Amino acid sequence: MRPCAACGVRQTSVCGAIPETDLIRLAGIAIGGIARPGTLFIAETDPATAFFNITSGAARLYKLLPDRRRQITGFANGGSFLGLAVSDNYAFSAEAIDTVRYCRFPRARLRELIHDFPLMEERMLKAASTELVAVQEQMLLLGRKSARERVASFLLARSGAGCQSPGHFVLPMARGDIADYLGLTIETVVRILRRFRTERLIEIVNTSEVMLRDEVALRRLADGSHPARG
Amino acid sequence: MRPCAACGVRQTSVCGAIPETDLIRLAGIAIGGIARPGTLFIAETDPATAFFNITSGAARLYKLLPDRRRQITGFANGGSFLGLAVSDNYAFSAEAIDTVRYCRFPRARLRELIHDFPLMEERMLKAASTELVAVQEQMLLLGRKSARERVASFLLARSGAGCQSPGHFVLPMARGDIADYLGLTIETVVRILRRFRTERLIEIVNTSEVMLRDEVALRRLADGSHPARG
DNA sequence: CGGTCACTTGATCGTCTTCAATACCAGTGG
DNA sequence: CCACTGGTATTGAAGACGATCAAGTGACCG
Repeated sequence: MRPCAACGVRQTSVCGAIPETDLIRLAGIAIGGIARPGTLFIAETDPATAFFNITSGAARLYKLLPDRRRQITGFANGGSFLGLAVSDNYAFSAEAIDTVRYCRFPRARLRELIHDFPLMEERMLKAASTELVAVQEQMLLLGRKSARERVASFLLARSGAGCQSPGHFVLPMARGDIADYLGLTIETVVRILRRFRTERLIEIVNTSEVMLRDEVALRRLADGSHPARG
Repeated sequence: MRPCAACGVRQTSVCGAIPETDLIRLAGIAIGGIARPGTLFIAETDPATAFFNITSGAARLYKLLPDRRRQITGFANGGSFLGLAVSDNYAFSAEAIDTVRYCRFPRARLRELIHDFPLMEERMLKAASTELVAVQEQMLLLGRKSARERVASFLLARSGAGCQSPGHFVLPMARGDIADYLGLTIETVVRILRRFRTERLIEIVNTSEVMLRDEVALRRLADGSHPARG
């Protein structure tokens, strides 16, 4: 395992609360791990014995119904902090999309660390708040937006981070993931993307690469302030 | 304002982290308030200058789209802690359903208190985690459950707290609130409730009072493990 | 090349929404 | 006591949106 001092996401993650001089303690309880593409590394049914910090890669977080219907509740990437649970088990499953590297912190030992570095709890609370706000926005999307509005919202949200040129970005997740994130079917997602292309709202460079062509129109659509074609 | 020592929800709320001997400090920064039925007491557009603790009554928390479509993200009642935000503004609006009494804590002053009583931050984190888990469950409902499954899930969730006799409880919120919480229309909620009644799954005592008659069947339905009629 | 898997496209179907009345209930004033 | 009124709830009929079902395409890889 690489030492925490060399961790690329330390400053942006909850670990940033630990001063440089105490990184040795952090490293002492962090257990590095790796999950190959498609691999489950948190299972909804597992006892919630640890917290996770993603250091690189992208993961999908989801809940399942008994008949395999799936709702993706979010995507995690470098810097994401996972594992907040309230019962004895995790509330969701996590699967690697590409290769995911993470640090695993046993709950009890992290608790000791939090005790010594209250700043860490502050960061965890901040992370939870951020997540809560994002998830509330997603509830608005799932409960009240049309399919077109959902896809538009998704594209705009994705265009924020990790752009190459402005409005040009990669979707690491498959169509099925997007569908299960937006509460739609694969076919509907595909059809709407194609429609956006013919309407000159976006450019589909290839299956996993998109370029926004009319961000203003997409924004109107995503916010639901579109007159017709809601 | 009544003193914190007499507060009925103190132990169950974040304020429970403050020892009896320091309640005077807590009372010093808490500003009591009251919201009449139907009144807005947190607006999504307002700068997030304070946290709220509901001491009695029930409130709906929601987000709006420009064309007035509404998604209720949750209901708050005695002991609920509100106001976690990440940007300068609140992430949602809050409206009283019946008469709501609350305590308002200016952000800066609460921060001082948290500094002196780290247990308070722990409680806030716990509250945020609980909320996060509930909201993820709701995303599964909104994204992947059928209308029948949604209503069944809602009834079961409501039957947990505040029952008179087992499975017999009051819905303080109107049909429109239920619809906007479940991502459905009023008509659909009404139709499904009536259908549940004719199927002997529930009893509708009156508009706002329900009695579960076949909790097992409802549970099967809510979890999506129903063979037909998903 | 043959196989697999994800993506794409088309045709049909069903669930829930929308639109439109109507019923109900509490509060008000005649 | 009983119209009257505003709001919520309920019920019915028609329609739309997205799902489902079914092929077909393309890329990657053995």
